[in-house]
Amino acid sequence: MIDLRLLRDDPERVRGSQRARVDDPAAVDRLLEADEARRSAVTRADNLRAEQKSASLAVKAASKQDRPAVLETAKALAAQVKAAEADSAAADAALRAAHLAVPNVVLDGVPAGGEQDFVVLEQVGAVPAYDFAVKDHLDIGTALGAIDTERGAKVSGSRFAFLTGWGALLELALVNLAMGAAVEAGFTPVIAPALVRPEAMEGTGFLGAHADEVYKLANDDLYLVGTSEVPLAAFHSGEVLTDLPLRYAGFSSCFRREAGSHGKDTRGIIRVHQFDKVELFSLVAPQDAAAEHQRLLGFEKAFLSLLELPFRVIDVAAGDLGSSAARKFDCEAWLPSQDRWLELTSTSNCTDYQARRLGIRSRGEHGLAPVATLNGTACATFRTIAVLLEVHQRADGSVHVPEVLRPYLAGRKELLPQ
RNA sequence: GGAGGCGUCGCCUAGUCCGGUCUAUGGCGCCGCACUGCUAAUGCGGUUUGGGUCUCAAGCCCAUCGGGAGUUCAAAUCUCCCCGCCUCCGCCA
Repeated sequence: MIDLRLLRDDPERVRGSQRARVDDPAAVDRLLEADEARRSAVTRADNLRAEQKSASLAVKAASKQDRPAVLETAKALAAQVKAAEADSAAADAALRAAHLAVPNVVLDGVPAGGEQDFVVLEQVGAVPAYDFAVKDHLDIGTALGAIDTERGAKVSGSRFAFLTGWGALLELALVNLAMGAAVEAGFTPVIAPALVRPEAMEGTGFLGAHADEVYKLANDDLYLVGTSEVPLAAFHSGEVLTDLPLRYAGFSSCFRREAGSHGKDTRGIIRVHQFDKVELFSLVAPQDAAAEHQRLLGFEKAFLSLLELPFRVIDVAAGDLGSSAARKFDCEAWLPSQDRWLELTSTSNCTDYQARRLGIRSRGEHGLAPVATLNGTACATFRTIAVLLEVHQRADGSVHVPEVLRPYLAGRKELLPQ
């Protein structure tokens, strides 16, 4: 949720953000109106309640003869208060709806426009050239006995896969490497629940536009998380934090329905319903958010470099940000089989938007105020495995193992087809 | 899954049976001031959070006793639902 004070003081800034997002600026004016309406409703109800309180005390003080008349007055006021409170509650609900409809205000420098309007900030490593016909990760992985999508489909359905043999070890290797690097960088390791209550899902904004993406366990009123950003963000919900910054590296399985992506990335393990991920999550003072964002991006770049993967960094356009993010950088690695860049990591600066919704505050100069939250991918396993296999493939079907992963893979320098 | 107990403004705690005097008691901690070579001790005052009003501040008003709903002129207190914690039993990696 955006800061209503900012909205009142500078609505044009919020409208500008909406235009940059190719979103409706009128949502801003609807929010202004709802804010106004709520305040007048609240004031009215408050005043009536004050009157009723004194009327109620008068009942107690009244003499026997006066009592019936005074009681009548008090009863009449009570009815009015009840009506005014209902109005106030309705205005409150309307405000909340209008409030949720306005996404975070984008930061200066974020490219305006939609998905195609990103700006490439840098490229690290050259696009690899192969003097043989490259295979895609599924062919390579199947030959290595590392990926089994056929049985994944048999057992669980499409977009599920078994990782077997080196594939399974590779997943654990990546998780361990990512966790180790995160700890070294000052993040506290966390194993997070993958099932969360509606409040956690709601509070992190995943039940809005992305509600279709989320698995729900109707019998238990729980949701399967699509990222450990959800439990990590909700971890401190409703708390007043004293020791900022707080940095976490959360591991969990991630579940995504992939509704609306039919026909997209159907082959292999680039887009699956279930994968594992190590996610970075920082809570910092608002003024430190931009620097922390660079820190998260720096981690991601360093990690991809450790894996010896060529990648580029893009500044995601406003319209492709998602409601909580004020700025987002994606690292896209080269996917040889498709001759294109593929998002491997993504880091978002949510400023105080998410924290306001979750009630995560700290004591600042002007009293309690929401902190800034940021998240970033340390390593999403399946997709990273896909890219690793493709980029590091050789003509003979073997796959080069980056040095940092070898300690986790029995020292192997390469993986050989079975 | 069964039975019972508990949840009060940072922490501990009084109040809940029997509704109004609760504008929530006291202690600890913390902040300010006074006294004092310094510290400590002592004394006095302050110390939940959110909202409204207000140019700002002060002030004033409203809400807030785990959450929600209800009864009532009036709810920390009575009723119902939910959440969490603890104890015992059962089951279990």
